Amino acid sequence: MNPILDRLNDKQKEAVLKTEGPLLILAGAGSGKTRVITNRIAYMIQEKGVDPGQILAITFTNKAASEMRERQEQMLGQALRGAWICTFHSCCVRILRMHADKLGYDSNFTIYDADDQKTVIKNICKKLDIDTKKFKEKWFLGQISSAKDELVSVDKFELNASGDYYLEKVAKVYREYQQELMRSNAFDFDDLIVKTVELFRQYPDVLDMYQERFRYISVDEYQDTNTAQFVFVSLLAKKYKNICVVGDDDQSIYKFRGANIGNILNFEKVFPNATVIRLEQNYRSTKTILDAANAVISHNVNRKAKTLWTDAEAGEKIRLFFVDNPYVEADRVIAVIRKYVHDGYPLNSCACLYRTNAQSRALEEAFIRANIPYKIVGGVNFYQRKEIKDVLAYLKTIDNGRDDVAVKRIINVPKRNIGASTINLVDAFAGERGISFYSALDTGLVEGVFGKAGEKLRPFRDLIESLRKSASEISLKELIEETLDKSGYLKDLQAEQTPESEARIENIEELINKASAYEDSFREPSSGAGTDGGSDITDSGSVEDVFVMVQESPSLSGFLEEVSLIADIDSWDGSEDYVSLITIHSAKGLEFDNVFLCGMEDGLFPSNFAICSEDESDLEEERRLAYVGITRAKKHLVLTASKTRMVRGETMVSALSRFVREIPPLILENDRDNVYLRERPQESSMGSHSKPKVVLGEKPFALQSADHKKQFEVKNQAGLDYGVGDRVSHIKFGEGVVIAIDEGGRDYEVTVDFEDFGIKKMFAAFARLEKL
DNA sequence: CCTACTACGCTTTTT
DNA sequence: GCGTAGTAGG
Repeated sequence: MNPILDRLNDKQKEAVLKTEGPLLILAGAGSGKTRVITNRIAYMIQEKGVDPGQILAITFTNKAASEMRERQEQMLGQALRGAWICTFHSCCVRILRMHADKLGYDSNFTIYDADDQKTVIKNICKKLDIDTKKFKEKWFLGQISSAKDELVSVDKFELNASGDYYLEKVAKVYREYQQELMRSNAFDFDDLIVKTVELFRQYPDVLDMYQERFRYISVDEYQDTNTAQFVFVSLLAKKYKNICVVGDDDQSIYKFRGANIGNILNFEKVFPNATVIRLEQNYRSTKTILDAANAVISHNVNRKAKTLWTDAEAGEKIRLFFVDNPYVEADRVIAVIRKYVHDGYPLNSCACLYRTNAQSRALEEAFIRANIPYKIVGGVNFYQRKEIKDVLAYLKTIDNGRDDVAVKRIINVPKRNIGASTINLVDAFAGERGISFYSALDTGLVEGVFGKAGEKLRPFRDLIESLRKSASEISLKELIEETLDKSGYLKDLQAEQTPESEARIENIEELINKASAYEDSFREPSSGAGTDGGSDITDSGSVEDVFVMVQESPSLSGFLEEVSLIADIDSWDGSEDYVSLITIHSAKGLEFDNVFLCGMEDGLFPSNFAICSEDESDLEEERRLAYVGITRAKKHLVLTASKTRMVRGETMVSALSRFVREIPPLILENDRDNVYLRERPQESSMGSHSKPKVVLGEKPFALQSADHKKQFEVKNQAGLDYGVGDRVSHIKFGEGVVIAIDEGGRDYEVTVDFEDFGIKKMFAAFARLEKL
């Protein structure tokens, strides 16, 4: 028997064997779709003799891409040479880098994030004399982004807008915005797709080249694609029609950013002879969990009817805690996690999922207090921190002097006495000559048009020029260090001497580490950060020369690109032992033995926005989100909700989420019947829970750190050097007496009576108790 | 040109 | 309830 086809069910096998022609796989949650895609590609290479260089596999996140590559290589027992396994965005960047000149860009273009975009819009509003109190920058950006999702060009937008006062205004801003981006040699996220489609449409020979190259295409999470992405894929697949898309309409949760469920229906229109295969057997969850998921999702009217089924056992009932406030809620979560650990589950089998990032705060404080290692995935992105953005702005300026946003960000950081008036002077000159801000600065200095202000600008120009010179001679790591040194940025931070400044320095060091890692990734092929593995060079002969130029050596542009395409979820590592705190959106594609769905309240989940919306489908999207959350769980599902919650400084009172009420009561277990929790009075809502900040006595320390896990790096001890009755000392709670030690599945649970904090229960491995 | 204070807006989700 | 952005005063 062929190992690739082994252990697949009939439907899965059918999908793997169908390598030619258009194929739509409707794969329910946990039905083994990743396995099908992976095995299908392996089968093509091993059994059908397809050249890996002809394969393009598109995923949604870098993490999914590197996972797929890893599995693939494991299965084939060798490096996967020449295949592109990447996200939509990184795929398009690679294509654009090679043909940027055709669109009027340089190949070292930069990518603007949301902040950069906002800055550009703000400047445009100033220029067009638009009152940003009446028209928000974010509103313009939203309009422009939706237009791009639907491939509506500036011209088309303007045409549609005629007669409508508001839309005409947007059209004007849209036009200016695109001009500004081009002047800055920058693309925004949406542009990466849109401009690639533009390239394909304007240059049929370029498109043809890629059609020839990518004869076998597959797309994961197909339900999340927007129109632009759909067109991009359709164009590529038009010639050979070997395209496989995998999706689940019930897991479509990105409508708000343009995902078009219609793409699933359109697929059969654009590719008329498409084979459709349904995967409905679930291999992930217990029957109880699956029943709950099916019950909830069945309330959606607008969906392709399908029912997941399983051979698995019923398993335990779903637990529900509906408590008074978020602190108690968090403590219930902690108590149940303790039980699971006691039963032998590792911490990384547990995940707390929530609707909004704001909810992570109360949970985080509880985890700190309980001394349980955790990690918040997402939230404030590492690359959005001030100091990181500053350093990156320096690098962008060095790499691409046309990036006006970057130049203006750091021209006066650290202070060089260059203020608004000086910047306006340079801006005016740039406008006059029609050149970028930095080249205006440079030529203006040469021609001496800035007068006295020039004396402040010159040192900045000289700094950038000297760094540019270094850039070609030294490593990336050294370049960052030299930038920090010569600009005086590091010196300023070091002089500050505050906890914040120290955290910033740490973050910058982390960035330097990442730069080193990036450079190292080129030494061993295919161990890169997951986007590509950089091994296109190897497949000579069958491939055009132009593909050879991709990613063969580390470059400043390459590093900046990788950094700007990183998502929060990419840093998640399932193998490390900590509890994950994560939004349901980010958790899509992950699975855990034990899942806690927190904040199950009407108004929060489903959000008020969805409840109040005229459009029924907004509520259905929330319900799909609930479905995604529930189906992350393999063994245990715990639902928690709080009667009260602070929202925007005000306490809101909420009812239990309607999604919980959609679960059959028979498979729900309410916490009132829960004996385990009642046995532990110190874990109840009394005492310490009402005022957690007082108990902490300090700002939660982990809030400041980039890597929360760091705080808990303690190995499992073989034995304990203290026993019942001994005096011990704890890093936060001070001194106390051990009153009990229980043996759990993987660890000892130690109960200590602290002098200042009372009785606490903790795990020996994490508590770092020292015998006195 | 820099600092300190105030006001406002935010909380739905992200490549 | 917090963080950012804009303004006024030095």
